[in-house]
Amino acid sequence: MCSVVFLLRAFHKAAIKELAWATSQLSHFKPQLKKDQLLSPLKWLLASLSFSLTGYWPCHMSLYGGGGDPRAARSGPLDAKEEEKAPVEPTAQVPDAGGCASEENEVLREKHEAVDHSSQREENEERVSAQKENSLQQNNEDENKVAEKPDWEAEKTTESRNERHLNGTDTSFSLEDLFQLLSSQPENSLEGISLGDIPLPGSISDGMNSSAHYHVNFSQAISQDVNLHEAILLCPNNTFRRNPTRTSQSQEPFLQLNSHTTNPEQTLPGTNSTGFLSPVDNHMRNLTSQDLLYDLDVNIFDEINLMSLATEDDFDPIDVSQLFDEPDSDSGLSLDSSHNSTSVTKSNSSHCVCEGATGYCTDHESSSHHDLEGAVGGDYPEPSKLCHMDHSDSGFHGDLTFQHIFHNHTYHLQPSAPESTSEPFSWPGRSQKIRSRYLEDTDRNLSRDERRAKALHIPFSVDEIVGMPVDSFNSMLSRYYLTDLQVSLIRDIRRRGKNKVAAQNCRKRKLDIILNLENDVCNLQAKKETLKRERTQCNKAINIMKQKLHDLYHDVFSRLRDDEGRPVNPNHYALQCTHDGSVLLVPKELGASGHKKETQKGKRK
DNA sequence: AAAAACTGTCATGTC
DNA sequence: TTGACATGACAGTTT
Repeated sequence: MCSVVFLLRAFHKAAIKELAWATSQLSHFKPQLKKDQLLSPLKWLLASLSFSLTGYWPCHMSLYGGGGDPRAARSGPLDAKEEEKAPVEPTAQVPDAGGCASEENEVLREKHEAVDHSSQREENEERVSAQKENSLQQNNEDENKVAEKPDWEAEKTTESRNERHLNGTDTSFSLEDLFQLLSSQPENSLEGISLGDIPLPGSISDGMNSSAHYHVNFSQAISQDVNLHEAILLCPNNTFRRNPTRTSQSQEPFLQLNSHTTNPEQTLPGTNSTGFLSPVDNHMRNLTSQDLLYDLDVNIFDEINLMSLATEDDFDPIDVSQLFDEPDSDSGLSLDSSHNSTSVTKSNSSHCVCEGATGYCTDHESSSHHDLEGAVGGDYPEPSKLCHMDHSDSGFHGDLTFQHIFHNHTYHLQPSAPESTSEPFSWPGRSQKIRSRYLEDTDRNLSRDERRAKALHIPFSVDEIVGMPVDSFNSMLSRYYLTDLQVSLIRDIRRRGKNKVAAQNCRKRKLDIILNLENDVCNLQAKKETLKRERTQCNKAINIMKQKLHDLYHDVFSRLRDDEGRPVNPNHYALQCTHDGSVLLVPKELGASGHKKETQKGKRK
């Protein structure tokens, strides 16, 4: 995420500078070109900036609709031709968007580095340019700097420029004109931003005010256009996130973006995008592609597995028998872990064949994929169908994600490929290693029931089976054609899943009870200590009272006199309180025998 | 390597 | 009768 933010910031800065340079540069060389010819790509750049500014990508066709640039038209979400070809099923379009996700990840990382270089280079240029007094000198300076660039960058620059000249896409007018144009066309307005909203760097605003020309390689702007586009397509990380609240609307940006982002080569006709890169970069591209492919969220691959199961019809009883060979299973099913990898491998197999690790999904490919999706299907309803029935928030919403990733590795469909082929999905080159690593990981992460369900091609996820209400569960069982084995396994899965949750709750409760009891013990111990302290204090108070009473007793007796005026001996007499509050002097013998000998020596206290 | 903790599963009982 | 749930017991896994 940080890298994405960094990328966007860097590109934001670089793109604005390049935009300014491009307009100024083109105004020097091609003043006769129409503004519309530059409008679309520049709009795109600004829209790209808007993403970095506003935090979301305003992926609307209107961004591309107003320009006359054939490149922009090609960059549109879907060509009219392609739209006709492509099935209209909404979910079927989505894979194109996410399908190139891993490649876009790769490009994103690559772009990140490229932008780093670009931004650093631009900063250097800016520093040098500030010392120049006129734009001509600045222009010469930039030309010199281009010559000083690494070979691959210079090559990229010259190639792009040649490309522009050949295609007649060079346009020219001032940046102010551009902004006026953009703001004067509401139908092409950039969603969510206005020119005033764009925090243009000081260099740009200065450039606008002073009409100073900045010289930036516009070809880089175009190439970054492509790459950033891909990067931005990647930006909705929720592609790889299991978002229960995701709706078809949230997928819409992918639909709109996919076609013009899937193939960057199309953005520059006749140009191989990889040709811009040095062998080192190509190598890096390969590395990042594979690494990122492997780094894809395991959960997504789990969904892939489930979805592939739901769409597969090449049921292999051997796999099932191997998988369900475990002795502890109900329903007579068992699972031999030693066969997991093979089973999963076959379960993950698709009906598509990869053709080289190009990493880009063209529109043609996406349409092929649509055909594929229409071709597959067995006795079980499509997962997407399930998704729209009862379990919109269950695991099946991941079918979109599944199709993304699935399509990511699906390049060309070979309709003639036999569906019963054990390995219809071939992983190109080093991807074999990645696939095996992925399969190991996913297989390791799958629970036993998930593997069983996969082996029996049960078109429901374990979570669904366990979590749905009993009514939905029963209706689900009756609605789909399921064998006895499948029904039995589903019921076992549900029973085990329920019991698992119950056991977890039970243990949690037990733990809570233990914790509560421990807490009670602590509280009681504290209370005991408090009571001990209170008892000690009470004893002390009692002793004090006793002492006071004793002193008072002797004080009273010291003042008492008998009939003859002699002091009363406290050993022979005792003081006794009556109910009315009077105090009597009672001889101890009488007091002990219960007889009261009243004297008139009473004294009130 | 042993022990404790954790986890999944089964059997059984209750509601 | 059926399903959900709770819980003791056991076994396998992890720490």
